Amino acid sequence: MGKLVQEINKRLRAHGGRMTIQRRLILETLETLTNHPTAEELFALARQRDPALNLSTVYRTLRLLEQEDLVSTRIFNEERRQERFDPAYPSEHHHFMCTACKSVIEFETDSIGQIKMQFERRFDARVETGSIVLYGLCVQCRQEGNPTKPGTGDR
Amino acid sequence: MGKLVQEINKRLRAHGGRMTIQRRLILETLETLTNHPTAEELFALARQRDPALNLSTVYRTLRLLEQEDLVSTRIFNEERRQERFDPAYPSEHHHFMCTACKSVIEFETDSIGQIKMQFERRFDARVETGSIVLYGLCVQCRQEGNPTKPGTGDR
DNA sequence: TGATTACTGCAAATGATTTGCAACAAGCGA
DNA sequence: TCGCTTGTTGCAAATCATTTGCAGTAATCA
Repeated sequence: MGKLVQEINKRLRAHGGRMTIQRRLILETLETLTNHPTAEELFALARQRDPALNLSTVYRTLRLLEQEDLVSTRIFNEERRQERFDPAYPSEHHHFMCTACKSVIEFETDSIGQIKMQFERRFDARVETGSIVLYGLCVQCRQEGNPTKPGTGDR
Repeated sequence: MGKLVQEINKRLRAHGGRMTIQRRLILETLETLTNHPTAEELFALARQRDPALNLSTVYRTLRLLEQEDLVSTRIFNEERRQERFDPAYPSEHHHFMCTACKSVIEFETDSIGQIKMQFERRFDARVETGSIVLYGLCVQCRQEGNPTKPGTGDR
């Protein structure tokens, strides 16, 4: 049994919640993904194992995970207004999105700490969190000669 | 006459476009704002000068500006799925959003260059653009004793 | 001063996500 | 193991930001 399932099970128990077949399926599917799926993508995959599964249930489960701080959500500038769900939370990491294939790569850096401090000093503000998003072409798409679409990056 | 109006006028001319009363009003209103307004916010302000103005027209004008690379759009994690329009483009800058009052502060840093290069080397990718977003409390909200809402930052 | 056609306002459409509700089914206690 | 309670699901309809089709309006050019 995966970590997510275990963790959610524990938390559900604490509040009188229930571990349903659908929830287990969605969590297990999510755990197989290293990418940052959209709700639709996750739904499509999970549905292969249970064709009766409903998109609402996927959203409800993702929101539950979000509440429990087990995933985070993010809208990349590359995409319209669609959320992507990040199961790697809460490890601090940043993102790169390929503007051609929309794949997401996570990376770490400690530069952000300094940037935060600089900002706090300069604006007398309190910075809680911060994230970096890079846009460009991943190895594969670069090799396939995908042009860098002008005007599509994070501007 | 503001810079935006002038610039758009020039580009319209080149494609047989027209400078209308509505466009001028929207551009002039946008120029008075240092903040990153939503379409609704800009609409509300512009409407004070022309109550017949329509929200569609605001959107269409903003998209025109976007196409012409005179504003950029961004969805902050703090907000649902609502775009904010950034007239400071194309100067390279980054953002801080106050989680309490939703105000946006722009700032510059050169750290991003190194981060891009590090990433390119490590993943053999091509990075075109990159942006940093910080979340926290601005001076005012911090002084008013606003608690840092847990679970609302950019996670 | 027209004539041409880009632009506007309106209402309806779109797309992602949310929600109300009746039927269903976990998980508890007997 | 069997009910019961009530949390959860599937469905359809609602919501919210944004977009689009269309008929009427108005910039701009000759």
